[in-house]
This record gives sequence, structure tokens and C-alpha cells, in this order.
Amino acid sequence: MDPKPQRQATSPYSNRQKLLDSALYCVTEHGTAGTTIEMIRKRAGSSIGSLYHHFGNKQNLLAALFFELLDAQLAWSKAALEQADTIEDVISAFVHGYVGWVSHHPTEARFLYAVRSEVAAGSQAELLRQRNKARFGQLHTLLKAGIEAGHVRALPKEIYASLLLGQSENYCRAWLSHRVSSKPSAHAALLADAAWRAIKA
Amino acid sequence: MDPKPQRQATSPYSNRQKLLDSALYCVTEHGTAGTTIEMIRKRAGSSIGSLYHHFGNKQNLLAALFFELLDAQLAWSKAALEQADTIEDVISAFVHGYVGWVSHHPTEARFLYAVRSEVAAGSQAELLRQRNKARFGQLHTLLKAGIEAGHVRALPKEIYASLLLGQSENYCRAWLSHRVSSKPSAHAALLADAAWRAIKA
Amino acid sequence: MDPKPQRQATSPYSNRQKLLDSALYCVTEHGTAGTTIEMIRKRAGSSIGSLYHHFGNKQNLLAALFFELLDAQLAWSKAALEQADTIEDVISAFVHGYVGWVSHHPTEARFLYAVRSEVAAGSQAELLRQRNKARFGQLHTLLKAGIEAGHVRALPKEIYASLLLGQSENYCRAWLSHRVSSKPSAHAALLADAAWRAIKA
Amino acid sequence: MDPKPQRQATSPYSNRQKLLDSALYCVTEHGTAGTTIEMIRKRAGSSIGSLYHHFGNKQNLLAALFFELLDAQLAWSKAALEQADTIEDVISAFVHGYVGWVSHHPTEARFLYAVRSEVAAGSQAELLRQRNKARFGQLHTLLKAGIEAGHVRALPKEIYASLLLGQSENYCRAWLSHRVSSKPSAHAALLADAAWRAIKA
DNA sequence: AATGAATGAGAATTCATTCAT
DNA sequence: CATGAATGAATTCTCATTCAT
Repeated sequence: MDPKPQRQATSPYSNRQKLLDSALYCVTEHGTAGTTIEMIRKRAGSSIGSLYHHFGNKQNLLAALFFELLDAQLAWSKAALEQADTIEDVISAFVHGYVGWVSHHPTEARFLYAVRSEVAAGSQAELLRQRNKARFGQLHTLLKAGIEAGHVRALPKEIYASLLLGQSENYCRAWLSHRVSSKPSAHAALLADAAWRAIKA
Repeated sequence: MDPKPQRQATSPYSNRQKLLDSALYCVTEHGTAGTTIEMIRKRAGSSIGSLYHHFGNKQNLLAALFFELLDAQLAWSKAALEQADTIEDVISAFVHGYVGWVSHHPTEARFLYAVRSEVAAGSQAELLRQRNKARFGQLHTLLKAGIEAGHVRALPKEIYASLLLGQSENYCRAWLSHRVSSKPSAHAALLADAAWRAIKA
Repeated sequence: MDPKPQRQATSPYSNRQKLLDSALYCVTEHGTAGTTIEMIRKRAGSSIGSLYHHFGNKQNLLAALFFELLDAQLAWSKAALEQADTIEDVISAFVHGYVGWVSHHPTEARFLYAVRSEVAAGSQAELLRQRNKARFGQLHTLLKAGIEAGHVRALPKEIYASLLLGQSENYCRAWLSHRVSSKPSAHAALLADAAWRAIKA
Repeated sequence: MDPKPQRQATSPYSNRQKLLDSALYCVTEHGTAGTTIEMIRKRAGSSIGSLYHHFGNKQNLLAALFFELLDAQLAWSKAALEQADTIEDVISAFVHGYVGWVSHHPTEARFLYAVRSEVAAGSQAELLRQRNKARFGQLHTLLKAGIEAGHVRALPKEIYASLLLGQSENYCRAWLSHRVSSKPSAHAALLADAAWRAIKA
């Protein structure tokens, strides 16, 4: 795959990437507040100077990683979403995508849950809002159509997200905290069904 | 109940209580990590020494407040739960209790969400586990009976909590983060209904 | 000995004495700097207020104990010293008294070594100087006579104390620090002999 | 020896070394407990951060200085010890080395006496034990030979160190505490003689 | 005499960030 | 791009001491 394998031998990936990887593990293990620049640097085998060269400050580093993972999470269910025809299928794809990604990337998911509130309160808040709009915008359009077609219950707009993903998010958090033992993906169909039951007419 | 009411009269509001109240507001405004001992002390009009005299350290103070609020939250729905006859009623009381308390005590709820993970990871983890068991133990017994009676779907045990409270929790968090504007209690009936739909046979 | 034994039953010894005993153990275990008022109070089963009522402050408490133990140490060898006739006997009694007391009261000895320098630098310095003078005054008189009689070498006055007790002190400290295992009293005769050899004509 | 002498020229006196020097004076003037990080930093003209960058914590700083001075003390008498032929000469070199170093480096000696017990009780205790073994190991071999040759009295092994250096240490401590006025080196010959008398056959 | 809540100066330590090399 | 020494504000926590009851 790599046309220059000899380069891999010396540095399989860049200093920048090593720092991101290190931050991922440090934050998931010790939380945002418990993670220090020194910890990230050490685990990455890099230097403080290098970290600041690439990211400017701690918040930027975490935000960069946050959005990188958010993109990865979205990409995961993209194919399934594009193939979905009916609203029921779309919702199912949404739920399967959500719990599937968390199940396959627990560390990354832990990071997203841990960092979200800080990104939402920080300088990148607007960027996050845009991503969320892009993510759920399409769904809202479909829901609207579904309501008009009589397939979906007409409910207060702001409640749909909770009815569709609340159960899944709750279960994912419980799994990541070791309060339950089965992977979220083991209950994907059940959770997708619950989402549909909650809003179907 | 109190054999020495005259003592209450002298200091209806102890230094200790002032510190707890102050911590509640500081944490909900600035988060756990953003709250400093100095902030808590200042707002309480107390001294650093007094804070340490009563609580030993910051974590203990937050944990003491956490469990105090947890008790208040439980007490809120106690009456309604005791009057509930059928499973459907119990679940409804549960959901109404949950969203009602959050709606009436947003500051306290914000505190509980903010501190929970730290308490769960700290030295008081076991105590929290016991409280949770006590809280959901009764419900699990009722669910079992409901399943046997054919009123409730037989599902993996670990998924019920998410199906019943996940939507409510998600909405409450969204409200506390100002992502939605209607109080959770405004949708209490809807959320209670959603909980029941999710598990009814 | 006690004409009122019934009083012993209620309080075998006074609060004041409990505090002194507690301080003795705390200091020998944790050092002067490592011992806190709270530790002393707790071990004594007493209160902070009581401690300050009896001793005024921490330094006074330690000084009071220091001088109490110093007196006990002196009393230990008093009888032997009074019976000694020749200088050799006096020196022997001195050394035997020193190592004997340390061997039988290691905790107390540890306390004296630990606290001496602070008392010597504190407000009670003069008092300590007087005690030392009283302790060694008699010996110096005898040495003078011994030199004139030709039994003792004429050496610089300031070196005698080191030649007589240096070896014993060194061994006692080594024993209290667990660097050697035999009690100082096991080598009392040897150390007394060494003291005499060091100064005899 | 140093391949980069030009670097030494730029800072003949590193920040690290300044901190060590400052600590030496602070501790000898105010004792271990009385010396604060702020005092050390101020006198060194350095910053708190720099101190922690180099030493991690206060104890490490003091331990680093302690072992540096211990090495200097050993180096002092090395030449004399290597030239000594007979046991008597070796003991004389030992005592002269000991009192000579203390006399010429009273500040450093005061530091060693002040810090020793803390190092012995701290995390570096094992390192100290090794140094002591290295220091006295050679002497013990020589004493054994002396005993077999009939030049030295056969005594309990653990008592020799006290008999040889106890008097000198006692006098050195007395001098450093201003209880006597003549430098230890003024009595070096006398103390060396006393050491030999104490153990010669 | 005894109690323990309250005080606050001061101590050690942390940690993001800067900057010269 | 990389390095790591240097910085210092901020934070948590300690502890002797006071004082009202």
C-alpha cells in the first residue's frame, strides 16, 4: 500500500500523529483535566516544543483530535445512510451506525464523550454546532416528510433526537463505564426498533 | 423531631451548609475542574481552614454534596412511586419524578451530571453503586413480574434502564445545556409514554 | 504509693500526662517537624483546646517533655555516681549511666536526640545550658584534680567530653537508628574502658 | 575531559548548580524544615519552575546535594588513605581526613549532619547504605588483618566505628554548634591518637 | 478544665506556555 | 521542525493558634 516502505521503518507515522494518538489515550484514561501536556508528550515520545509547534496549545490539540474523530464517526455510517430508502431504514441506519462505531472504537468514543462539553464551551463551539446541523439536518427533513405522510407521530420538534438516540447513548455510556457488559452493537437491532417505536405513528 | 430546636434557631444556616451551597453554584457555573477552593470559600463567606475542617479535601466536599442531592432527588418521587399500582404507573412515576426534579432543580441536576463520573471513579464509588442498586432494585422486581404476566417484553436485562430513562436523560441534558428550550416536565407525559412503548409487550 | 487509689481508677493519669506521652511517641516516630498538634491530640484522646490550655503552644509542650526526660536521665545514674570514689569509677559510672538509660529507654532517648537541637536554639536555650553545666561541672572538677595528681593526661579542656562520651553517644545513635543490633548496655564495660583509656596518663 | 568546553565558558555556573548552592546555605542557616522552596529559589536567583524541572521536589534536591557533598568528603582523604601503610596510619588518615574536611567545610558538614537522618529515612536510604558500605568496607578488612596479626584488640565488630570516629564526630558537632571554639583540625593528631589507643592491642 | 469550630498565613507542587538554540 | 530549560501564576492543602461556649 505504501510506495515508500523504507520510510515507514524510520517513522511509521509523524510526530504530529503520535501526539494525537497519545492525547487520545491520555484523555480516555485520565480525563481532560487529568491529562497534562507532559503526559501527552511523554507517551508520544515527543517534546514539549514539538507539541506547541504543531498545535499551539492544549485546547487546540484536543479540538483537532475531537473533530478528527467526529469525522471518522460520521464516515462510519455514511454508506448505510445513503442506501436507506424509507424513514424507518434511515433511523435504523442511524442507530446501527451510532452503536456500531462506539462498539468498534470504545476508546475514541470515550474521548468524544469526555471532550464534547469542553469543545461546546470553547472557541470552537460554532464549528461543532455546524457539524451537528449537518449531521441531523437531513434527518429532520425526512422526519418532516414522514409526519406529513402520516408515518411518523407529530411531536414537539426538539424531542425527536432524544427519542431516537437517547436510549442508544445511554446504553453506550453505560457500556463504556463498565456498568453493562454486552457491546452496544449486540443490541443494535433492539435499539433501532426502540427508536422507531418511539416515533412511529 | 429535633430535641434541641433552640440550637437550630441560633444558626439556621451553618458554615458547613453554606460551603455546600456555594460549591453547588460554583460547580454548576464553572465545572468541577474550573471550581477552586478559593471560589467556594469566598462565595460561602467562610475560610479555607473551615472548609478543610469540615470536609478534609475538595473531593470529599463534592462527594458529600453529591450524595445529599442524590437523596433529595430520590425523595422527590417517593410519594408518587408508593401510590403507583401497575407497572405502567410505576414507570410513569419514575419518569415524571426524574424529569420533574430536573425541571425544578436545574442547578442541582447540572451538579449531579457534572460530578457523577468523578464520584464513580473516586473513593466513594462503592457507595454510589449501592445507592443505584437500591434505586433500581425495586423496579427490576416489578419488571420481572411484568414479563411473567406478559405485560412487558422479555429483553436483555441490562437494556431496560436505557429504554426507560435514556430518552429522558438525553432530553434533560439537552435542556440543561440550552440546546432545547422547553422544560423536561413539559414533555413528561410524552417521555413517560415513550418509556412504556419501549418495553410494553 | 498513692493514697487515693480510687482516683486512679477513673483517670489513671491526667490529661496533661497523656498529652506528654502522646508527644513522646509522635516525635520519635515522625520527628519534630513531622509531628502535628492534631496527631498529639488524637493519640492522647484529648482536644486541641486542652493541649493549649496546659502548654500554651507546641514548643512549650516539647520543651516540657524534654526537660522532664533530661531529669529522668540524670536521676538514673545518680546513685552510682555518688558511690564512686576514684576518677576511673566516676567515669565508669558516667558511661554506664549514659548507655544504661538509653538501652532501657530507647524511645525517650530518641526523643532527646531529636529535640535537643531545637531546644538549644529556642527560648529555653539558657535553661539547657545550666543543666549541662550542672551535669558536667562536677566531672570537670574531678578531672582537674586527676590531672594534678598525674592520673589523667593534660589535654585541651574542650576535648574531654568528646573523648569520654563521644564513642558512647555514637554507638547509642547507631543503635537507635538500627545500624547496629546489640544494646549499648551490652558494651557498657567496653565503652567505659575506652573512655578511661582515652584520658588516663 | 569535557568535549564541549565552550559551553562551560558560557555558563560556568548553571542554574542547577546555583540551586544546589543556595540550598546548602539555606539548610545550614535554617534547618531542613525551616528552609522553604521560595527561600532556595530566591537566593539562587532562579524560578520555582526551574527548581522543579531539575529536581522534581524538595526532598530530591536535598538528597542530590547530600550525595554530592558525601562524595566531596570522601575525595578529600582519598590521597592520604592511599599512601597509608600500617593500620595505625590508615586510622590516622581516616581521622585526619574526617576532621580536616569538617574544619575546612563547616557549612557543608553542617548540611550533612542536618540532612543525614532524613536521607536515611527517605527513598534514597538504600543508596546511602551502599555508600557507607563502600566507605567502611576497606577499613573493616584492614582491621581484621590487624586483629589476626595481634596489633588490634579483638572486639565486637559493630563497636569499632564508634571507637574510631565517635570522639571526632562528637567534637565536630560541638564545634559546628559553637559549644567549643577550636577547629577540629587543631586536635586532629590528638583525636587520631585517641582512635588508635581505643583499639590497639 | 475541656471542647472543637474557625482562622489564614504560608508551604509545596502543578502545569500551560514561552523561547533561545 | 525539534528540543527542553525556564517561567510564574494559580492551586491545593497544612497546621499552629485563637476563642466562644
